[in-house]
Formats: sequence, structure tokens, C-alpha cells
Amino acid sequence: MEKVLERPDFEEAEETLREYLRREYTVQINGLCSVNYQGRAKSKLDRGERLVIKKQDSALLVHGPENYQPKNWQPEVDSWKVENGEKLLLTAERNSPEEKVEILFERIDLMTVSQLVDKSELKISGHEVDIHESIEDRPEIVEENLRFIERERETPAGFIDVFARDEDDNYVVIEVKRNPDYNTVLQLQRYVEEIDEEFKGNIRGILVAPKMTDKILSYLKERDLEFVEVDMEDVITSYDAIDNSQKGLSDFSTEYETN
Amino acid sequence: MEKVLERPDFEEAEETLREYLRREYTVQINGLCSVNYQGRAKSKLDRGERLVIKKQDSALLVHGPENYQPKNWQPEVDSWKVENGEKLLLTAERNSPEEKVEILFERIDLMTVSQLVDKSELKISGHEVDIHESIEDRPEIVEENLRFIERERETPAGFIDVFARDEDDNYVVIEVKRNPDYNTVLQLQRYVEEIDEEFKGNIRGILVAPKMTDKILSYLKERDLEFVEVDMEDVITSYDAIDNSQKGLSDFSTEYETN
DNA sequence: TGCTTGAGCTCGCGA
DNA sequence: TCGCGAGGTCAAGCA
Repeated sequence: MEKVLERPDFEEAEETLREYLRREYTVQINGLCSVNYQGRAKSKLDRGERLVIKKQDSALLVHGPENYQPKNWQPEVDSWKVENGEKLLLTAERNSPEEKVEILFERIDLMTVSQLVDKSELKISGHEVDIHESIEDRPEIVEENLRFIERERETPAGFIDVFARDEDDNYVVIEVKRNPDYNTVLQLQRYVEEIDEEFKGNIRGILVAPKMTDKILSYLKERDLEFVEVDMEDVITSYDAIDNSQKGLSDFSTEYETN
Repeated sequence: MEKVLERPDFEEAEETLREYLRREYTVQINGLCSVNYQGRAKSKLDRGERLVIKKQDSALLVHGPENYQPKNWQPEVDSWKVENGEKLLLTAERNSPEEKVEILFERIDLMTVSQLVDKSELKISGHEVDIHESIEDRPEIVEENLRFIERERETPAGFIDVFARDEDDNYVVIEVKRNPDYNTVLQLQRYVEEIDEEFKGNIRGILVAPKMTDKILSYLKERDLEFVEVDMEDVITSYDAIDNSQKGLSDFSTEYETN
């Protein structure tokens, strides 16, 4: 840690901010503050104890004691301002869109400065594209004897995810969605209509998704469309587990229930 | 701050976690760690310096040095586990959906515990509902001599935001969207068709939004639908600005450009 | 509890 | 730079 200041006065806090409120540094501030935002919308947050974080790309987060999401934020700040009077006012502005966050500190409990070094990229599997690749590798996930014709086939209504033929040579339009909704159904319907225009015959439409609700299923049935559930277990690529030098530690562990 | 531990060893860190890894406490950890996630998807994040936050509602955030969003997280953790070996392994699980985040610390630079008190609610204006209320109060924002008939009118295609008549007694279907897209256009079209079924005559469809793109505008025109831009300034309610005991401080201030 | 929808969405990709 | 779509979306509101 570059700096750890407990209960700094505003002079010290101001000075520290002036020095480290640029890129390269991560600044964390625990303190009592109120926050105003104006830009795409407008918000006001009265005094409360919060954790303010300025990241190294000038992202600003104001986290309350609860929730995944911050109460206020700014994805990328263009310019900072520090004003020290009876209270300490930190202003973060950005230009596009034009917006501003003002944080007025009445008390600072802790201010830390650090330079986080993190070159690792998050490797993640289970996105929509991974479903695509899975069914491309193994079309039988969707249906036995399914043959691929084309991927990303263009129609006037947009791009069809997968275009195929089944074992009876029917054309099959496949739409892949991780989180399907009503619009997905309408879109699939439009694709089927387009293909029907082009080829006539018995055109099948299949929605491939890892989960489904009864309501969407009924929308599909109303339109003579089909649903095939894909198991995400089949889709997710396996990574090496965390270094397993930790194995056998379970004896030392204790579980805590949170309420 | 309840505790501020610089460079604690794993014994001390483990002990602190066991004591404070329950609700009511906010725990912040700066350290070198790697993170595995498995649940709705699967991810692996190699070693790097990060800020780990456990909030008072048991939300877990793993923030890297950049970005608004955390690299890994868990919205609400049901059970925690701490294992101390060569490294310190923190496991957070939740039941629905079933998923797990494992954080393996190789070094802890700072660990702090606090209890944030924040009873203030965020007051925010500029949501879609605020646009609704504005045009309900002052229909002339959309068009002169527009008369309001009904809000949330049900049709087989869904609920119409605002149903009205213009000065020539034409029926007007209004769809309000903060962030309009192609689906918005299709939806409006379906509403107009439904109303046309019911009433016949000249049915107008208006999309009311604070912003618009050329593409969506052309979709609208293709379907003989209209667009009215609403100024968010007219929509946003004014709150009291931050306490202005700070006025006149600008002389002391300095601006910093972030690269 | 499950489903639907908006979000100051954010973020990444592609034109 | 803008537009589009996905997200481990989250979170609120309502049935």
C-alpha cells in the first residue's frame, strides 16, 4: 500500500487526493458523505457512511453498505476537482455524456492509496457464443442427424444464428439464446417466415436455450415453433481448478451461515 | 473503523474473517489473489492484485484496478468458508442459483473491518416513469391540444403507455422509452394495429424518447409512425443542490485532467 | 416465488 | 465515434 491514512484531517486528505487523483493509483475512502449526480439523470444521496473508490482508469464508485451495485458512480472521469472548506468536496466530471458527480465529505475515516497490478484476463465460459460453438461441434445436442448448412445466414429480418436441415431434409432455423424472452420468439418467427418465403416447404424453427419458462414455451407452441434445452454443463469448457495445493484443508474449515 | 490490519499474516487474517464474515460488517481486503467462479457460467481469474469487498448484506465484490464492474462477484452469499494453509482460501456459496466463488489469497496487503451506517435513500429522477408523469401533466410536451384518454390501456399485444386523441380527434398511441430500439418500434406498430382493429380510422403512433438514432427513425417512417423528442431537462425534477456552504471555494480548487 | 422490464445500465465489438 | 447486443446482467415491481 502506498498510503494508509486513518482519520486524516481535510488538509491531509486534500493533499493526498491532489497527489493521487490521477491515473495509475487506486484510492479508497471510507467516510461520511453525501452525493449529488447530474447528467443523463439526476440524483441526490443524503449523508451516510460509504466506501468511495477511484480506480486506475478513473472509474469512480460510491458503495453503500449493501448491494452489488454502487449507489453512485462514474464509468470514466475526465476531470477531478478538490475543494477544501468546512467540508471536503470531490467533484468528478466527464464530457461524453456530460455529467458530474459531487461527493461532499463530512468525515473521513480511512483513506488508502495503492497501485494494483493485475495483468490477468478473466477467462469465462458459458456465454451465448459458447452455446453456438457447442452445437456446431456436436449438432446432436440439438437433434439427431441434424446437418449444418450455414451460420449467420442473412435474411431481410436479420441474421439467422444457425441454418440447417433435419433428417427428413426439412429446413431448420435455429435461434440460440442464453436468456430467451418474448422478443426471441417473435424474432424466430420472422426468420421462419423469411425462409418460408425463400424456400417454401416445411420450415422448422427451433429455439435453443439453457432455460425456459412456461409462458415463453406457450408462445412458441402458438407459433408452431420448437424448443430444445441445452445443458450448460455440456457447454462450459473446463478450466484447471484453482491450484490444488489446498486440498485436504477442509478439516480446518468452518462454515458460517449468514443469518 | 473497527479494524485496520496492514500486512496481516494468514493466521490473523483468518481469525479476523471468522469473526467478521457475517452480516453487519463491511470487510475490505487488498491483496494478491486468484479467483474461480462456477455457477450459471464458469470463470477463472489468475493471480493479480485486487480489492475484495464483503458488504453488510453479504454481497461479495472482487474489483480489479479498472472498470465500473467487478471482475467477480456474488450478489448475496449464503455461506462462507475460510481455509488457511499455505495460502488463504475464501469460499462464498449461494443456493439459488447454486453457485460458488473461491478466492485464493497469496498475500494480503490490507484488511479493514467497518460498520457502515447509511439510512439515506437515493433520490433519483430521470427514469422512464418520470417521462410518463411529465407528459401526463403537460401533454403539450408531445403535441399541442393533445387530450389524454387512458394510461396503461390493455390490448392483446400488451399495455399501451399512453392513449390519447389529437386536435382532429384521431386516436394517438404513445410509447415512451428512455432507450428506444428496434423492438420499441415493432411494439408500437403492434399497438397501433390493435387499436386500428378496435376503432378503425386514422390511428397515429408516436414514440416519445429523449434520444433517437437515424436508423430507428427510418424504421418509424417505414411504418408511418412518428417520433417526438422529449427534453430530459423538462422531465428531471429539481432537488436541492448539495449544501452550498461550499460556494466560493472555487478559488482554492485545482482541476486535474486524467490523461 | 417467479416473471417481466428498466437501467444514469456497462462493456465489448464492429462499421 | 456511433450503434448494436449480451450480461454469471442486477434489482424493482407485480402477479
